[in-house]
Order: sequence, then structure tokens, then C-alpha cells
Amino acid sequence: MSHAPEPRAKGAAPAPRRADAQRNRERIVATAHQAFVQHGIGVPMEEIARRAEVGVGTLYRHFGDREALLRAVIAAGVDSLITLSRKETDHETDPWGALCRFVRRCVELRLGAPLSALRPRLKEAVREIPEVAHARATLVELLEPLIDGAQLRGEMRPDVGAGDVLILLGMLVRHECETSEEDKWITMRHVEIVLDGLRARSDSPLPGRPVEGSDSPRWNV
Amino acid sequence: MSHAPEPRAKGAAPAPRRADAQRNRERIVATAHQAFVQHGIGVPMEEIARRAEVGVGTLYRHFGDREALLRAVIAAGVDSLITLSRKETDHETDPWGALCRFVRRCVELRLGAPLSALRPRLKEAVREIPEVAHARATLVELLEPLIDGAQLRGEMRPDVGAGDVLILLGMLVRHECETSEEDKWITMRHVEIVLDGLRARSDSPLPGRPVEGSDSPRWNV
DNA sequence: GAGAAGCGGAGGATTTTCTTCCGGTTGAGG
DNA sequence: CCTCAACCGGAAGAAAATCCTCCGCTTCTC
Repeated sequence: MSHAPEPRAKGAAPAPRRADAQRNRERIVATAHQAFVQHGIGVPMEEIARRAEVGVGTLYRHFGDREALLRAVIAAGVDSLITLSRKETDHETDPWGALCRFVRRCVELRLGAPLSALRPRLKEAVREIPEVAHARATLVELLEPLIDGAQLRGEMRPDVGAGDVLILLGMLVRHECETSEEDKWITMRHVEIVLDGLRARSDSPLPGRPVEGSDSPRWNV
Repeated sequence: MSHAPEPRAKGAAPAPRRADAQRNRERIVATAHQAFVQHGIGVPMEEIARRAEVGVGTLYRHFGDREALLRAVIAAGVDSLITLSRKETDHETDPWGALCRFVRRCVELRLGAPLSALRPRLKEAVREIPEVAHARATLVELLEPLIDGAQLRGEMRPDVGAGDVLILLGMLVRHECETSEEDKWITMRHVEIVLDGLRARSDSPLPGRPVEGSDSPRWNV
């Protein structure tokens, strides 16, 4: 054979799968994401399969076991998060506006929450995955200029760091995941309230110190 | 016997129990509260027993089954919540300050979160418990004057209702429960940010409409 | 100091969850 | 249209987790 299906490099190529199989795989990942966030990573595999409308067999063919699935979900989430933040950061002249859009969009898409469903012990384990660590670093790199810019322009309170923003984001996303579709408008209100809390204010400085990128071990994102 | 231990009326009298038994019972309820919020109401009874440093037998003697325990936990939480809000509301001349104190205190004490750990189906069931419904109504009655007062004085944004405040509170408490003791300061920062978001602002009105007491079916508190 | 009240935790029953396996189905190329 | 490799669904046996009871020992209380 002149060109066998190569083991294709890091996470890129879509793999030469049959179209229906590819669809299924994607639906499984998306469904699992939701299920993990809503019920914790302990949800029965069968529940995930049912929600994704596939058989358990299909699920296990795509992902050998729970951990493989979990990794796929986390990788996918991390990817979209980075993609999204890049999209909002590139060529941006309105840092505060961009930050707001990024946060709103994350909440809508429920991005960045899978970690928050993890039990502390497991959370540590996932954090160690190089991909995840690297992604978080990238995220911070992208967000920090935005925050600095917004603070410099006096549009954002100066006593918060990227860590604060990301933790709040995690909280909002987690909350959104537990909200029914028809109550989405309520969550979006609360996103705005939090964003308003991040706006510049003359009074009421925050206690403690800003949570920065270097505090990342404490985050849920 | 002249006076057998009467079935003592609704939830009041502390029961003529041996002192150590009473201590244990209280510790079980407190521990279960935490465990339910952190791991969902599905946590193994043995885990609760272990954390409370009692045997499973003891747990089951006090509470016949998981549901009995859950009810006790919810009742206790609801009680403290009401007590606390009464304490902060009575004879209060600074409504906004009182509201802030109430929120901070709830987060510190992790009050008001047990419901948010419940799966939708079960949540409905718990909501139906008359005690719980009544308690929520009382809470709204106590909080609404505070909110109205603060808004009248121009200290709080006018486009939020008691429902908004309680939902945000639920979110914060839930989040607090997943935070380690040493990171408590971070959570308290975020409480302040949310409170700041609730302060009066001239710009950025919220989308939708205020969430009021009559929307209570949607809350997590 | 006596006995009632309370305690702990081993263990059997039961339920839940995991994972495998294989006959039937379906997409893709010819 | 036809063929067949890839893919699918879900039944079912194995394994694990959880529930709750039961009873001998310990600790209060009077």
C-alpha cells in the first residue's frame, strides 16, 4: 500500500472514518461533556450512550473506557476554548468588550466547565495532563493582555487578575449547566451582573489580592 | 409511667436524648449537608458516616434511610437560613448593608445550597415539601423589603428581584462548597464582585425582567 | 454501680455499572 | 445496483458499589 492511514499527528487530522461513525463519535463527545458536567464524571456509560442515541457498544468501540472518553471530552473542550478565545482576541481594539463577549460565549457554549465537575483527587490528575496544562497557559496568555488593556483604559476594576475571571467563568458555566433551556435568560442576566461586578468602580476594593495566572492550581477551568 | 417520651410536636423540642447521642446526630446532619452539596445526594451513606466519625449503624439508628437524613438536612438548612435572615433583617436601618451581610454570611456558612445538588426530578420532590415551600416564602418576605429599601435609596440596581439575589446566592454557595478551606479568601473576593454587580449603576441595564418571588419554582435555594 | 441507651462495623442481599460479543445494518466505491 | 468491510445495537455475564440489619461491647445517667 502506498499510503496507509498514518497514525496522524497530534489531535489534528479528522481520521479516515466512515461518515456516520464520525458523526456518532462527535455526538458522543458532546453528550458526554454535558453529562459529565451535570452529573459528575461518574455518570453511567449507558446514560451517556442513551442520551447520545447510540448503543453502549458503539460508545465502547470509540472510547475503550471511561477515561479515554473523559480525555477526549476534556481535549475537545480545551480546544474550543482556545479557538474561541483566539477568535475574540485577534485584532481586538476593545479589550473590555472582547472579554465580555468571550465570557458570554463561553457560558452559552458551556465551555470550561468539565473540570469543575471533577472530584478534587481526579481534578489533580486531569490537571497534570500536559495538553490541559498547556491549554490553560495559552488561555491565560490570551486573556491577560485583554484584562490589562481593559484595566489600563479604566474600564475594568484594577484589583482582579486572570484567575479571578476564569474562576468566575467556571462558576457561571457550571451554573448554566444546571439550568433548563427555558431559564437560560435568567443565567444570562447573572452573567451580566458578574460582568458589571468586574467593571471599574471607585469604591469597595476587594479583599485579598488578585488571583493571577500563577495561581492556576486553584482553578476549575 | 407518668410521662412517656411524647412524640413531641413539629420539629421543635430537642428530644430527651442522651447528650452524646444528640451530639452525634448533629454532627451527622452537618456532615451530610456538606457531603450532599459536594457529591450530590447520592453519596454513599458510609462516606457520610466516616466523615462524621460514627459507624454506619449509628447513622441508620438516627435516620432510618437516606430520605430521612435528606429531610433532616434540608429542614436544618432551611431553619438556619430563616434564623439568619431574621437576625439580619430585624430593626435594620441599612437595607443594602444588611443584604450584603446576609449574603456573605450565607456563603461562609454554606447555607442554602443543599437544593442545588439535587437532580431536577428530585429537586421537584423536595420543593413540594410544605416546610421547604413555606420557608422559601418566608425568606422572600424577609428579603424583599430589604431589596426594595436598598433600591429606593439608590444603593442597589433597580432591575433585579429577590429571585435574582437568591439564585446568585445559590451559585456562590455551591461554588464555596467546592473550594478548599485555604482558598476561602478567593471565594470571598468573588462574593464581593457579585455584590458589586448588584450595586446601583447608571449604565448597562440587564436583559429580561427581574426574577421575583413568584418565580420561585426556578430557584436552587 | 447497674442498666438503659447508644455505638461500631462485619457481612449478606441487592442494585448498579462495566464491558464484551456477535448477528444484523449501512455507507462507500465500483 | 451490488458487495463487503466497517459499523451498529443491545443482551447478558462479571464485577463493583451500596444498602441496611444485627448483635456484642461501650458509655452515659441516675
